[in-house]
Amino acid sequence: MKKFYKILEDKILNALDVLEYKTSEVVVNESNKPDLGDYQYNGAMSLAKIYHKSPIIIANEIADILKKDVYFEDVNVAGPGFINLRISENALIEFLNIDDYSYSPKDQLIFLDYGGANVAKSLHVGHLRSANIGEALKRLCEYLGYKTISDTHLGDWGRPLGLVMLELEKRHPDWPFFQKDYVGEYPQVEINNKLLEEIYPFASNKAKEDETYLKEAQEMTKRLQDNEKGIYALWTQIMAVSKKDINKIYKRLNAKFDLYKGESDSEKYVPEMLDYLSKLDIIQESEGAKVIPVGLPTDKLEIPPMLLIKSDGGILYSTTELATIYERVKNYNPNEIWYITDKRQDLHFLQVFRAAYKAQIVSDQVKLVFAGFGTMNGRDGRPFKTRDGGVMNLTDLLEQVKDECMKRLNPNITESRDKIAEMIAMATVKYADMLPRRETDYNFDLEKFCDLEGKTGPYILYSTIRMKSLLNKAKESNVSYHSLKKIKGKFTRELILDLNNLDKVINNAFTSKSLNEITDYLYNLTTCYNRFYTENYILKEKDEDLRESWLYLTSIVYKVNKILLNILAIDVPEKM
RNA sequence: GUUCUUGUAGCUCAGUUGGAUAGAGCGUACGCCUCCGACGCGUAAGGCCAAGGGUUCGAUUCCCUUCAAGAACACCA
Repeated sequence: MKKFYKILEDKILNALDVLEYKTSEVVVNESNKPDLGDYQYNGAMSLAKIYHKSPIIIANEIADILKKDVYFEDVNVAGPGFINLRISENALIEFLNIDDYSYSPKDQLIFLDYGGANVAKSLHVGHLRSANIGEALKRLCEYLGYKTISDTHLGDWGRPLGLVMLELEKRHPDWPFFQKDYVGEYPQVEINNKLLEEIYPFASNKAKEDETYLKEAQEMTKRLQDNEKGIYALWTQIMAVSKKDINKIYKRLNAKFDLYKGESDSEKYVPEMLDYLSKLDIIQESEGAKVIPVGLPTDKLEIPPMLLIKSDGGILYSTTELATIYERVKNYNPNEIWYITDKRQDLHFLQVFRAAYKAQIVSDQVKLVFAGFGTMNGRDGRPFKTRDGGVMNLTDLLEQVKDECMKRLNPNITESRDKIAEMIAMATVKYADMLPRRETDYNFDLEKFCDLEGKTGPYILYSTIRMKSLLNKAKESNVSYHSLKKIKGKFTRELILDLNNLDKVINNAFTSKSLNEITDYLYNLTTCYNRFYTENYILKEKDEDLRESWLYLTSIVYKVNKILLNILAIDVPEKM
């Protein structure tokens, strides 16, 4: 990948070297005074503090060196010591014509954990973010050259399943799954997703009111964890039904996982892990439970120990989570593991991570990263009570958005209308979901997702398709374009400057593990292009060099848009 | 209660080595299709960056206090 800022920063570093100023890093930014320059360097002010010199003198010293460089058309010093840089036209043209938009492969493996659907519960709107952000981060890593493995880590174990199966037992006490001494084949029973959706909230609510019911559910959970034959057979059937439904939605959202493992898979590693842990002398007894203390003297808030085994002998979320790390290290040996879940799980993961490092389940070189995202709240600004149901089903949301898109779909399009509406709908939902920063809390607002104008998915799609259409027209009339030959017009220059930001944006997104920089950049670049497009009648231009330059520029913007949309896992239809 | 997060335009949100005149979308008010796709483009109004203090050449940004909202805080996941 070509790096524009690196060129500028190297030039400044070089100047600082000549002047014998030492600084750890040089940062050049886009100018916020475009009338004075394209880029600015503000470091003279901080150097002034270190060297006890006037910032203007330092800025002028640096500027005097840069002025000799033909790369710059103008270098000036303003205010207390801002250095403004205006890039020469030749340098801009030369850089744009470098065709290098890929990163070289890296040897590191990043393991991503996202999705996090729960078996026996339909996906609701709260599950949207994990799938969208997770998938996009995975693609971002891959684009940057990292190896990746993604695992959706299904919630397929523990009490929710105990609750569902207990309720099934109440309704069908005759089913042989529940008889401990049953011999022979287990029958295939009628379970469908609709039933599961009804049963879970019912059982969950009942357990809250009815203590004996809760106790029974805990027992059922224990029976599952003990791998009781019949219970396990029933569990397998529930899994099959539920998984099918879950995958249907993930497919719509373009979320593809390398592994569809779950807590049940990690659970198999629990005995092995416990055996390993027991040799380390880090497990302690506390109120009948077994725990790993993870508090540190420097903690401001007392971090409770990680619970490993309950007083009744059962295991917990944190236990399987730790076992999951154990399993992943053993089988895949990743350099980093990223968790993309609701940020309220912060403390839980902090405990698990500390325990993992403490027990050396992972070496200190492996980075365990919690990339929590903002909580999806209801209209009232309160978090959804996900376990009580009553939250909008994700399929319903997607269908509503799709209906809106269908209504507005160009009537001239006669073929594949359903498919196109689907693509626009997914773009709408995904773009809206990744527009705010990852950590920002979210009020679920159907209108927001259905908004098809302004800073939205459809805007980006429409503009991108229009670029492609223009390029196709050029091709039809045998107009070729191979490079940028000259720059004319204000918008052309702006567009080129905007394109120079690509590498920076990609890397910032990677560092912050947030996609908002990418959605934002996509919007800026597209808007900039649309202004350029409105201003210039590209195909009608008589100056052939200019026409070629404009077409080439169009092809680059189109290419960049496609790259970024692909990172966001948004597909672009041919027409809309 | 303790700890953490947040508070920026009517609404939804961007804004990190501390930098010049604080940005965008929606909404509002006006414009622009005889021409490459108008789901497009332009112009305008809209702000005590929660409040107060501090650090310094300079603060939406860093520190302190207050107010307001939210979250987490062992046998749920």
